[in-house]
Amino acid sequence: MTDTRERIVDATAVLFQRAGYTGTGLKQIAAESGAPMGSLYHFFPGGKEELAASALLASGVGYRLLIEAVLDGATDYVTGVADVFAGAAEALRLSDYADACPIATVALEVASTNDTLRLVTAEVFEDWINTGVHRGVEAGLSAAAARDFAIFFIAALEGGFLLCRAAKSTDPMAAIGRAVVDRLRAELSPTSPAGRGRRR
Amino acid sequence: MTDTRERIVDATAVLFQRAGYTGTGLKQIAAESGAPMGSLYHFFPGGKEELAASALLASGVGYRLLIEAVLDGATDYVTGVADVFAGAAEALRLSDYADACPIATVALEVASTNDTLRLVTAEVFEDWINTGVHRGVEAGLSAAAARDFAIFFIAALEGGFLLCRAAKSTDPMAAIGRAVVDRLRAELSPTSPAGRGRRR
DNA sequence: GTCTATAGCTTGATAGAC
DNA sequence: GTCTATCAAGCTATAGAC
Repeated sequence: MTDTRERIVDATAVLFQRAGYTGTGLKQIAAESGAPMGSLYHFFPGGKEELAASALLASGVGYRLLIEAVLDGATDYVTGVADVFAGAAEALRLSDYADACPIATVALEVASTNDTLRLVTAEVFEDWINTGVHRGVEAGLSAAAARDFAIFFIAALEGGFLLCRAAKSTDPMAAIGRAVVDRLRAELSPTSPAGRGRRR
Repeated sequence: MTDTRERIVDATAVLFQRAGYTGTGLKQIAAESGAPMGSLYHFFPGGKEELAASALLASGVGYRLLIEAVLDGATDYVTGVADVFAGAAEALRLSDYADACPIATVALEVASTNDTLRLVTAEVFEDWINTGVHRGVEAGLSAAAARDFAIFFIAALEGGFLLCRAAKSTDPMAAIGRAVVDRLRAELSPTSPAGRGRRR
């Protein structure tokens, strides 16, 4: 039997991914996790907000580990990034377009309404970006280029999730993935780094 | 005095942008628009869902016109796209990171919970993409390349809104904008179109 | 068409037995 | 720590006077 607290957090993360923060009720979380209402407030005295913070952080780390596993399974960074987009598209397709970014919906919901949770989502994104910086530098990019690419990579993936879920199609993710992979390849190519010769 | 129905739709669009679909109450919409509850159901017998559909479509068209105005104000497509990212960053900063995409939050909320509204958001995105295709072809891209770029452009902008709102910083939008502009410039350059020599 | 009042339900949160 | 019962407040939706 798994830990009750963990079951609550996991159920919260799953429900947030599908229905968002305001769209998910505590009773729903209690039912999904098999825990009574009392246990929710026992483990999270701060109520829904505290529980949400824990769920966001947990799924943020979980998703990073998932992405890192994909990158680790590839021969190089360029191939790994391509695999991430292909894997994201496949996960969408297999889940009827439910399995996407675990925190994006909540991040947009709370951005202008709950500063505590906004900061939590910012922390998760910063963790992902830092991971990307490390990977990029390892692959041969400068620290600045690696950070810019990581931000661009994450943003493109998030935008892809949005368009794919709305359209219930993986086509957008394919087009977006190609653009991101092309840029990384160009940045890593010693002869013609992207961004050289910017005019503005 | 403006039209009551229009005031209701506008208020809905504004509130949805900040608090999302489930996070916005009909009473709040009534208060913000200055219309009584009865008027909401007079103009939108289908209730919240019908009102939401109208608000999403209206703000979708409104935002497209805003973007097109920026593009029309630029000397060429590359400059126009750069201006869109710069303008998005400025709008975020001036609104304390509230003025972003008018439909993204709702799109993610309803993607797995309300198929009627999901289709409406898909329709808005498709309208935006088609506009981008027209612009891209006009600038010299093939229809296929123009569509891929439009999808990529929109996704990157949406991802930028997400990261900027979470971090309350415009830095992500700057890095993302550079990547998108670089790709468009490469695609339009006759000597080395991006995507040439794909390996996967 | 406008507006008020309220029904019926669900929400987040709490009290208290065990 | 677990579980049930319940509160006050919020929601969507509706009824009915004007």
